Amino acid sequence: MSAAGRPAPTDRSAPADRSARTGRAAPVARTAPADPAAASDATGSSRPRLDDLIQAERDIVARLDEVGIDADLDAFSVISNIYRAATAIRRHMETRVLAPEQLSWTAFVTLWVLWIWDEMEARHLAAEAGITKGTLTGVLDTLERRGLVTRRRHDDDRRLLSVRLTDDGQALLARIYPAFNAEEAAVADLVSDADRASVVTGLRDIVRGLPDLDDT
Amino acid sequence: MSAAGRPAPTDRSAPADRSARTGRAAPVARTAPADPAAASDATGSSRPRLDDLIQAERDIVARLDEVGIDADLDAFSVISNIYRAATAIRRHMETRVLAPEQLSWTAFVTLWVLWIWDEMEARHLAAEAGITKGTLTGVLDTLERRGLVTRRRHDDDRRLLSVRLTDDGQALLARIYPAFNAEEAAVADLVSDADRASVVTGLRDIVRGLPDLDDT
DNA sequence: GGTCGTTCGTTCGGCCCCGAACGGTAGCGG
DNA sequence: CCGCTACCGTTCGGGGCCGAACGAACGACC
Repeated sequence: MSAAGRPAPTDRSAPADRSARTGRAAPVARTAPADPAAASDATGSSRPRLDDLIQAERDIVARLDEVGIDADLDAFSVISNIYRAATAIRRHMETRVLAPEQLSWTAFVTLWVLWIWDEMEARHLAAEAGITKGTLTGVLDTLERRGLVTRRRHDDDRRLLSVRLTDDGQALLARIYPAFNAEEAAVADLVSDADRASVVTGLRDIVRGLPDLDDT
Repeated sequence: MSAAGRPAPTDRSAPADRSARTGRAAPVARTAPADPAAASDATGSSRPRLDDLIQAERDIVARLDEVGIDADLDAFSVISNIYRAATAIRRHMETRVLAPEQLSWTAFVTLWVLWIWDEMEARHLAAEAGITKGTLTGVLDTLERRGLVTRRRHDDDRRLLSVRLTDDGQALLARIYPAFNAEEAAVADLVSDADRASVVTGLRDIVRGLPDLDDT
């Protein structure tokens, strides 16, 4: 990673003191988010240790406290960790399993849903894949161009569109899904046995409850 | 939602029988994913009940079993619920809190990080916001154009770029963050007290462990 | 003082993503 | 049979998103 000609130290950064800006003295010493030495990219600071993650969350509250805002740390932890985990997983899957096949996460999910349910009307497919119909149109364009799916208009109701995998698409899924699922297992194994059930039910509660929260 | 001139029933769909295709008889009765009557959009089938979510996951295994694939259901549940929850939360926040201000999730996160840490160099900002530097360039273009952040080149090292909020940006965050955090709390409340701690530690374990899993 | 290897942020091409607007289709009620 | 209304998938504009390639800046070493 770093070897010969020597980098260019660069990290004389570290968020310095902002007290002048906020007009308040900083009551607690906060650790800078920094990240000396090479972050591969976007992973949110390379190789975080557990302490770092927790410390970072504490820093947030300290900072918010400075500005006189009483934020709900637990809530923040829940939401931020869900989102971080999700993007980390997506990226992991994309680079490890999907990239060799030139597939994006969404393209894969779409193919996978079709693989499971064999044939589907567009709006259901969009819902199952978790994207809007507008997005699905573009995704299908890509997949169709690559010969992985086919579109077919219904004869009795010409508004409807049925989508299904081609043989190539079917073969592709049969080839990569085992690897995908194995990788899923590896990720899930990062969670302790004690926590796993709670993680699943907790997240399910959110998925189930959010629509109701949407229109309040 | 449905009223006068009457819709157009449409749902004579339901994934029918695929046994012809797979060449295997369907051993278990599976519930169709369907979703009769109006899905608002993309939410992954409108208003799912808990039983539906669990049943759907079981259906997956049943289907995989048909094709002779022994998938890890627990792993699937973990990964899929993380991702579903994350996108649901993102969408919820975007429509409820961010849309009125014309902000995307990423734009908000970027501003928020700057709000917490006051001034930051671009690569750190990208890492904290969980995006690549390439993406950050575009996001900063948008935010700068709207007068919410400023770019400033370092004098001593002209490769580096410091980003900070403008007064407008600061005011914006102070205005919307309380609402954002309140909404976070509402979402977090969907998780039972018994599960909440496990959810957080479980997800943290994933975030922490994934980078190591990346290069195996 | 000129390489050389590294790092910085930007640019590029391709894809995903959404909401809104749009034609086309379908059923109903008058 | 003709509006009306609702639904279908597509199109459009604007943004986010990534990896790869790029030029500029920099430090180290000969």
